[in-house]
Amino acid sequence: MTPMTEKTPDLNPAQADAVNSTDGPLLVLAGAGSGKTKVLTHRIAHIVGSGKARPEEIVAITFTNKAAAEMKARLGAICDPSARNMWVMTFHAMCVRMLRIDAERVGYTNRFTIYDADDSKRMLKAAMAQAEVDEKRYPVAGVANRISSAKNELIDPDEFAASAITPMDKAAARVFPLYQRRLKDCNAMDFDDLLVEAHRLLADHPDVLDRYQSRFRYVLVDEYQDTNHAQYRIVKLLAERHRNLMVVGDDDQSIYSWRGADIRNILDFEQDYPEANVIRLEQNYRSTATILAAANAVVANNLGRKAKTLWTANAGGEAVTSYKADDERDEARFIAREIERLRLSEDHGYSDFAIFYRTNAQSRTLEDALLREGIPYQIVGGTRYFDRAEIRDVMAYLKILINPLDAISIQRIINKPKRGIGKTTVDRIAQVSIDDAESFETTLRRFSAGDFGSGPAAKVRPFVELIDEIRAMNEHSLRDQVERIIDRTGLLQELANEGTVESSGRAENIREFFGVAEEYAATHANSSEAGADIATQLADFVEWLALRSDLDSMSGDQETVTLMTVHTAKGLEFPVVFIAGLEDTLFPHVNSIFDPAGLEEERRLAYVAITRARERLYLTHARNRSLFGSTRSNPPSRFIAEIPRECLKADAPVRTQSFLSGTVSQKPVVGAASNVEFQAGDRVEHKVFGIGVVKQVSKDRVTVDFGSKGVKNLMVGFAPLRKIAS
DNA sequence: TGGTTTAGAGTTTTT
DNA sequence: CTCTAAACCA
Repeated sequence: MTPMTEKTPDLNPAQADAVNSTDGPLLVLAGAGSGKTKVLTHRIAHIVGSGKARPEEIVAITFTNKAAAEMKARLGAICDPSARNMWVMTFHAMCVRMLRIDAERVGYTNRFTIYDADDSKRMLKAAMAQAEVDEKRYPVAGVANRISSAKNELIDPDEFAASAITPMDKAAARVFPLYQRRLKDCNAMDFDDLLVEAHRLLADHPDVLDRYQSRFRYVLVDEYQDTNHAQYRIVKLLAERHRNLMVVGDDDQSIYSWRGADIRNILDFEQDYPEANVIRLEQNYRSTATILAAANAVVANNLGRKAKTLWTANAGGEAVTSYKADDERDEARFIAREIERLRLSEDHGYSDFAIFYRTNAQSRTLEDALLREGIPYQIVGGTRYFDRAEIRDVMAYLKILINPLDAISIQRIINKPKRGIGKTTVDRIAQVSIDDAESFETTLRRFSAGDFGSGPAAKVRPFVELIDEIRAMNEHSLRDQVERIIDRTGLLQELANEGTVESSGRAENIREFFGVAEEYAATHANSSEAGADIATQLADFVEWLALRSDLDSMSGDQETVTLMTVHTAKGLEFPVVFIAGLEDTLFPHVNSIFDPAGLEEERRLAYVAITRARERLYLTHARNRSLFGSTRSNPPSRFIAEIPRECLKADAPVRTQSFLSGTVSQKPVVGAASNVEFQAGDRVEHKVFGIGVVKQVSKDRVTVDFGSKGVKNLMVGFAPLRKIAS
């Protein structure tokens, strides 16, 4: 097409084809490990390099920040024209970007707040109370799900009410409009609203749509199998003019249907765009032939998938190892020992290993075993740093500065630190603000002025003064601004007065947050214009925080084993992978086991997990597993049986050893001695966490503060812990 | 108002 | 079992 297209030496024919097919709709079915990011980036470089479009005429949409960051990094490496004006970002970030520009068009101001799941839940509870929907009969989570699904399908409250049949749906239908009204009154959007409102902006405002349609000559979407209806419609609108839409995905890796992802978006792409070109990337560069054969064999049991056969030129490699453990402790111990064995015998670093599990509840046992073996690890996902109460408090303070209508955040911190403002007062203010149709802060100020008695006024006034003071602050750097605000709130002082291990840990987290602000300012200096006022920087920072996940903080450079759920693992790869808990009722999970579609999704999940492995794969299951107190015996996962026999080998249980340490672990012989061995104030050294100070000693555990490595609760006698001074 | 106790829930959660 | 959140009492 263009003379420069052949400057793509290390692309296979299918990849090159995808890179060069720039005109018209294109569906790339990219199997696991087939180099789709490479194709995406080279294609963009080709479009820019051949002069078909300027960087600002391209938008590349991903699902995760990590994927967006990787794409940006790799773009930077292959094409020089810096992708500064190119939009390479997640769906949500793109929507926010559009909404910040034209928020008024959909009835918000551009200072709108993004509510995360926790904020939304609080708001929903209030709306449910107002609608007199009983939380006992209709759990908040259930109502939240209905409303979320409706939004993902672009169903508005009226339409939802019209089609509500079940009592649950009818209850949700009563709450939905109230919830939405409250969000708007707060100038706030939940995650789903970002998509809904961005879609509304494009669909209802032809001039806005025209602006983007003419600008974006090329639209690229990664992980297309995960798009929900709202995302599908947004993409459709954006790409309608030029029809240069490339979507990349793998129907076999669709594992988010429960979040609204609609697999039909990828399956029906050819119907939507009859002129579409379809290219299959079927050569896998990641895994050994054995691992790939196992993955193929498992997913082949699914019906209704796009026909494709992943193959590899890689060597056969080791057989997949399966291990039948006695129980989950034995399983964890096996994994820990195997990691140590391979690390020493095959020259692997800790970061070469990953352990996947179906449910977060499984991580604890695995952690214990790793800790005992002295193996450094990091858990990705689960409770995230930014989800911690103290960090959310800090963020709530920042949010109310940006958006004074944000009632959820102001209620969160109205009594943090304690000011003697209890539930009764808060409820009264909230009620008046609803009744008088004014913002919470406005009502709060009337309370402060004494309109509702002098008692509440005295309690509330210092808080109002605090808000005014911190709103007026204007430091030179973002970090200083945040630090000064938080210092004035007295949060840290309160924690210091508490003087417990927990409180000092929380204070440490808050101080770490100042570092986050500093780091943000340093790495985003250009995004919010050098010299942008501090308020703008703060708003950008808060937005960035709202759209980040735990995955983003996963440090690839650390020498640690990685633990995560299979869902979180999508898109990643590791030389050695352990999949734990491969038992029927756990993986596949009970809740999906009797539903054919659910079971197929579990199978895709297994496929995703297996295809993360490059060299070695271990599948483990336990004969007996204690979960939530009771022990159950689960049969091995049906997915193991779906793997061809020749790909598998069983590892014999290390019975004597496991029995021995099992005994020891149940009777903490050293526990009694531990009180003598360690006491609060001792300086200790841990094989993994380094130097720390003992904070608390109980019968068999010690709580040690490792500073930046965190506060850990360790088993005395098992943890590689050594006293260095008292 | 605020600390304590008890009751309930526990699949997955890219943003 | 274990963590969180609502109910409860001082």
